[in-house]
Amino acid sequence: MSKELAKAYDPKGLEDRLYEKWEKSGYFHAEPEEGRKKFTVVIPPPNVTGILHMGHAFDETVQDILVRWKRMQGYNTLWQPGTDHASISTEVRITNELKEEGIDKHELGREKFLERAWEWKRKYGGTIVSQLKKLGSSCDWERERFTMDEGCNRAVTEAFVRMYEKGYIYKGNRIINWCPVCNTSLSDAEVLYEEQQGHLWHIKYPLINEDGSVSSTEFLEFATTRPETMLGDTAVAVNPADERYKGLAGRKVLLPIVNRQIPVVEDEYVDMEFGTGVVKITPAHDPNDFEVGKRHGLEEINILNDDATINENGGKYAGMDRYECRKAIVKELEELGLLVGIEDYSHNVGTHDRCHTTVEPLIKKQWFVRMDELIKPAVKAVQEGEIRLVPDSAKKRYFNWTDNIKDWCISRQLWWGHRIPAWTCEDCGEIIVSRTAPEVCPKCGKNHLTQDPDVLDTWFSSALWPFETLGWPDDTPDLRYFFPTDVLVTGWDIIFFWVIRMIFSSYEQMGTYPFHTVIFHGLVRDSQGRKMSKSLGNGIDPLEVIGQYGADALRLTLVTGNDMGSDMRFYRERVENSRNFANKIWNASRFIMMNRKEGEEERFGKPVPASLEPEDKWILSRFNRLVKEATENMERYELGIAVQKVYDFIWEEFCDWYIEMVKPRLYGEGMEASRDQAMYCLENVLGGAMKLLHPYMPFITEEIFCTLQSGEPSIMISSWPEFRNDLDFPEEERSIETIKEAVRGIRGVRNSMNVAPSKRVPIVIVSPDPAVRKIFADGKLFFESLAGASSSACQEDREGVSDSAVSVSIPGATLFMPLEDLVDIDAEIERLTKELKRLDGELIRSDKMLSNEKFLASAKPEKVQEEKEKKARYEQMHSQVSEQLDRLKKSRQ
RNA sequence: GGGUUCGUAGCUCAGCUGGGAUGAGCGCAUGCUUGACGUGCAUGAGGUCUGCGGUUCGAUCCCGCACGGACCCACCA
Repeated sequence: MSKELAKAYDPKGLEDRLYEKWEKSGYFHAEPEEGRKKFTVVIPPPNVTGILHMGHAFDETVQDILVRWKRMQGYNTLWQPGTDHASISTEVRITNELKEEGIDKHELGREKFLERAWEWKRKYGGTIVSQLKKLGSSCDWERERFTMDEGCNRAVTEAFVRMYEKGYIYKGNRIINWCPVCNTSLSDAEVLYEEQQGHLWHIKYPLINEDGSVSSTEFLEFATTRPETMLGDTAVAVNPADERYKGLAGRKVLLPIVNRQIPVVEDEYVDMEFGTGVVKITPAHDPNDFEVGKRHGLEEINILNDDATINENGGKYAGMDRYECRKAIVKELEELGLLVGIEDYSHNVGTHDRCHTTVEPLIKKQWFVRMDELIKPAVKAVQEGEIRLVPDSAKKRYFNWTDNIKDWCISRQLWWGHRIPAWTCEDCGEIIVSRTAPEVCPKCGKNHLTQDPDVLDTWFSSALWPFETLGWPDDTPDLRYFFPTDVLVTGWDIIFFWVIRMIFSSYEQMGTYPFHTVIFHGLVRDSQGRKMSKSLGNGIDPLEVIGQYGADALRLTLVTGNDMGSDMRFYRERVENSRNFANKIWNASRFIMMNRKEGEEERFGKPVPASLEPEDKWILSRFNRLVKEATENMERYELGIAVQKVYDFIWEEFCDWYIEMVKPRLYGEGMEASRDQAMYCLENVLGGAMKLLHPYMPFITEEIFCTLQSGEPSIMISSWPEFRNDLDFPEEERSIETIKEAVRGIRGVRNSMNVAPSKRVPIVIVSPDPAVRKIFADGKLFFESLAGASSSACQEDREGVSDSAVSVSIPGATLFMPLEDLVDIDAEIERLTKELKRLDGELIRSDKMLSNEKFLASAKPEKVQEEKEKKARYEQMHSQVSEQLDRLKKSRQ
């Protein structure tokens, strides 16, 4: 590797080269090592059909930061990667592809369809993986898994059979959500409620008289948003407490069109306040009505085919589409004089989260997981803190779900997925659940067995992910060593789909929880705070960003300044800023390398030189503090705060101050020892800072680190810096801060006085405090190199300083610049007057606090002491400024 | 309907458990061919911390109400 670094940082080429190096070196790979502490993370498996979007990029970045950090801390770190078969979305994609070729899925048949799907998976399944690599993800690719690979299939079957045997899985006739386009049932979590403009049709059914004739005067009026469901009505309900309808229970109404007589029932479910207080009951097509129907023993009449057309129970409407039928029914009711009115109405309609088709609730025989028992340990785990949710507010969402848990519908009428390991005996109807295909029916002994055609909900296999990927159901060394995993990183959106289901599945199958911490991060939004979505077209392609600015810049942008849990806005300017930072550290490194002499020994990691200048101690101490703070933040998973601190340190303290302070020592003649000390600090602080930054910006830090220290194989496997007591120099930290303040003060004066930058000005520093004078005497050089001083003198009083000299007061000292061309004394007076006013304000505030007895009594002693010191400093500055002001005023006269 | 969360500089956001907002980045203004970097350096302007009450010696921070956003859960015909 050349020590010649390019003038501007260019990630192109470099990132791919380094990634290849890491992969080849096997640094991503982990094997069980008894006695060594481990750190395990499983990736939320992205869909095989997927392409990387910003949400993934954020998710993977957070995980990679944790993983790289822990790896550097010496943990045997495994980041388990893989992809998810994504039952519905893959199946939809393949079906559409076939459609374009004019092939119908059902004509093609199950076998051929699956062949096609696997072919598709082979062809495109690798896309997302290669994109993850572009990001720099340090996954153990040798262990890559797929939710439908051999091992996962076995795991799914095993889990299903065990849960069936324990009675947690059952097959039942229940009302479910049906997507007529995808032709499958859906779990409640897959239903998305969308507000839609619709109508409320007010309809009346005539009552049946005592003698069985249809009343022409008595009607029950109600409203509905789905008139077509009347075909399946089997009752009309009123609230038992409703005075208006007293005595109607037991009577019947005529269901028009179908001419069926249906009873009036009383049920608490009916809200008397809403509309007329009458509800039509369609048990087969509404979850609430289903419950009412159960309570009153009502008939369930299914009126829909799977494609949402009306079935034979719809009589003359059979075969008609649901919405066409709606129109026709309304029209007929109108003709019958039973339509009372139509009202515009906006309401929430359940849609399929994948295809946004309006779902139809209908009754089907499906497989369910009984949740009442399974959920208990999952609740307990979070309640008792065995699983920690970050941020804390996630708990409420979690319990909100667990408290209202309903049984989980796990069967899907699809082909792509894990086929349910259940067989039905055609002869005796026995259902057999088995790990392997049974030969004969254990009940009747015949062999007419057919396997359930359905597959399992994708999340059934994802729920096993933390242990199935490590070898379960076998008892493998990997499983024993790496499980339970440590941290799970994911977005809010799949807390119910995935996180909770992993927790109870793991507890059920493994007897333990799958991880101890879950980090929920927010959504990546666009510059206006909108969700990035395909339909809005506001999505930013992470790969395009990587191509333009580099993966490091993208990663930094995603985590900086934004803490986990809240949403973030993503836009180009922010990435540019990150890119600029990459360029900054690149150039700082370039500067340091350029200043190394031919054949000079590399200094990183060498013992600290015995003698050091104050600024050396300052930067070492500041870095040391940074190590402590950044690590503490990371331990609290405050990744954004941690990296912000590293960023500020590198850019401001290291580049803008330390490097500038040290330049004269690098060029100066006859100061080899001093130069060497400076070079030591430059190389070590740079190298250390690269380590702290490495989890966030893996590529550039690797390149710099390996150039800085040619013997190091990789920063990836170097050790994470630790706080060192011998590098704590609080005194030097304070003195350099004082110097910085003085330099800033002088620069400010020069600027406001319009002193040409090329003009060198003599500076007199006046301080009554010998300790302060010593600081300035030691830092003499800085006034010349950083503040444009032609010379600087340090003295106890203002002896010999011109009355009209410009002054600036800082805590402990006043600096004078005898600018002979200070013509505008009035302006200077004005400036000082303003300053004096500010100090007055400070003193008033300070006095108020220090004379406040309750403050003195209740505040911490350090706070009080601090306040006293502040007051003293302000008093001193105040007297200095007012003194100078007097002189100026006098000199003007 | 129930719940969560946010409202700080022109913009996007920090502000760690109540004690001076020397807040950050971008943008803006002024100056800078200083031997790493103009993807840079220096200096500066800009905030009644959404409003109103309350608790407190003291509130951007705690409580209540209002206004304005974001989100989650449930779903009523």
